[in-house]
Amino acid sequence: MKEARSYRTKQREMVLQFFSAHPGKCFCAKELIAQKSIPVGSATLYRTLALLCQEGKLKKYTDVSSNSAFYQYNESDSCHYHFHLKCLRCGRLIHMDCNFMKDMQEHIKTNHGFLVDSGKSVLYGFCQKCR
Amino acid sequence: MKEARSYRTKQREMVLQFFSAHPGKCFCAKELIAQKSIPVGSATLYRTLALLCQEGKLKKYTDVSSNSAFYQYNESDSCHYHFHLKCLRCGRLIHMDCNFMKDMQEHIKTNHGFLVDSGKSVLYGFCQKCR
DNA sequence: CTAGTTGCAAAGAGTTTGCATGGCG
DNA sequence: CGCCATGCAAACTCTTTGCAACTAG
Repeated sequence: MKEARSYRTKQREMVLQFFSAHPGKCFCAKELIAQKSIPVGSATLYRTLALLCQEGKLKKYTDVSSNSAFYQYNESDSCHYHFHLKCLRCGRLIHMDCNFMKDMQEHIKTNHGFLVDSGKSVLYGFCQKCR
Repeated sequence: MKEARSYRTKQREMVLQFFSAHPGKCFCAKELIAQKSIPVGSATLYRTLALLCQEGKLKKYTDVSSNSAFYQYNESDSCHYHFHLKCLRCGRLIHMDCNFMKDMQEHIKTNHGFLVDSGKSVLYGFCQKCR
C-alpha cells in the first residue's frame, strides 16, 4: 500500500491561491466554473477540491437550501479543540479555540463512546450580528 | 395572493406516518424509494417531503459525505438539545439527547455570541466500534 | 521515461418539472 | 365537478469517471 505522490501543477497552485486570497469566504464549484475565476476544467476542479480537502487545506460544507457543496480556505488546523461555527445567514466562519470544547469532546468520548473529530465538525447557527 | 389549500391524501398520510413512527431517525429520499417503505412515486415523495418541511413537520439536513438530503420527523421545536454524531468510517448516525449539549449551547451563546442550531449541526468522528 | 494530471465528453446520482390521469372535498 | 395531487418519464443540476493527450519529476 504505497502512497501516491502528487505533482505540483499550475492548476492546483491556482486553486489554492484563489482560496487563500479569499479566507473566510465560501465558493461552490459551480460558481468557480461559471465565473471562470480559475482557468481549470470542471473535472479537474472537482478533483483538486477533493484533494485539498483531504490535505486539510480546504474545508467542505453543505448548504441545506442548495444542493451543492461549498468550499472554503482552512487557515489554521493544528489545534485539537478547535471548532468551527458557521453562520447560516451571513456565511461567516468563526474559529473557536476554547477549553470548554475540550470538555465536550471528553464527555462525548466517555459517555457516548464517540471520538469527535473537531477539524471535520462544524456547528451551524447564527452569529451575533445575524440573530 | 391566496393560499392554495391542500388535500388530505393517502400518500401524505403515509409519509408523515412513516416519519412519526421513527422519531429521531433520518432518512434520505433515495432509501425511502429503494426500500419501498412507502408506496409512493419518487416525484410525489420529493414534493411531499418539501411540503412537510415547509409545514414544519419534518426537518431537512444535508450531509457532507453524501450529496443527498436527509429528512427527520420534527417532534417538537423545543427539542433544542438534540445533536447528531456521524461516524466517518461506518457511516452510522447517532442521535444524542444530552443535557451536556445544552450547557455547551449555553456556553457558546454566552461566551461566543453564537446561537447554535443543533438540528443543523453534525459532529463527525469515530464511533465505539470503529476506533 | 514513468507515473500522476489534465480536459473533454459521457455517465451517474439526486432532485425537479411537464403533463395527462386520478382522487379529495 | 373543480382543483389539487399523483405518477411516469424526461429534464436538470451537480459531481464523478473513462480515456487519450499531456507534463512534472
